[in-house]
Amino acid sequence: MPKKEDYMIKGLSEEELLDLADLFKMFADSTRIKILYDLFDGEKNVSEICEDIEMNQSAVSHQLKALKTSKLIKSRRQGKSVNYSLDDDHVKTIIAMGLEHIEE
Amino acid sequence: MPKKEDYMIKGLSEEELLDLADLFKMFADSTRIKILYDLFDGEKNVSEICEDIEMNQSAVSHQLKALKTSKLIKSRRQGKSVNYSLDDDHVKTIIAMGLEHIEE
DNA sequence: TGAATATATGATAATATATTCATATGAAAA
DNA sequence: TTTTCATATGAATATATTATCATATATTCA
Repeated sequence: MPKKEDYMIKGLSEEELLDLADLFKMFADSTRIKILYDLFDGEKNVSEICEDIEMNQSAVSHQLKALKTSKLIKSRRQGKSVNYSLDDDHVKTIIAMGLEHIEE
Repeated sequence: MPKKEDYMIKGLSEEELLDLADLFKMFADSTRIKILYDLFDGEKNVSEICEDIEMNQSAVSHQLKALKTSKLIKSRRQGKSVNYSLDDDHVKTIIAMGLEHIEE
């Protein structure tokens, strides 16, 4: 809900625009794209993701946290490991649109 | 076309993933989002865009160039001014998906 | 309880990015 | 052809971002 005093551009408040940019920042890094894309086929734990995308555990954990904060993925602990999965139906669509664009 | 020796993650080459991230970088800045969103209702020249989004001409021009390089917008000179417009059908979809996500 | 495994996190350093300022280019009008 | 208006661009600064390293936390198992 935008505040009345907000600068607005055609119905979108400054805050919404910043949120939107922040959301797309999550897709704007190849490590995070790899993680999201890796999760297309379902839940995976941190170690699996690290192997799949060939990045070290710390870097992956940092990015998983960012993605989770942005509510694009969710986590579920299972014993020693933590499983991550996509948490938004739009993720696949957004990436699919991006792919269509670059394939042109 | 991914090269055989490329590292691939489920059918996407490293290069494609980098291109994808670069594409989303275009949406990852509020100035550029404002510009794209401003162009939703059609062609506008640089001055109009500057007024609409309340940013100075130089900053806008720099970002217009980035957006054009990424093939998200196109330009057309008309006399002294230059008109910009969206150049990709996916832009609206991508932003729409982003908006749906943040409105949740 | 202590060791081993899996994941998270804080600090840092390297890199990337955006805005600003000054100026250049291009087109039209006087 | 000089001036004016519109846009583009290069350089510099300020800020943001990412990977790495070291270490902390959490869970299981011996």
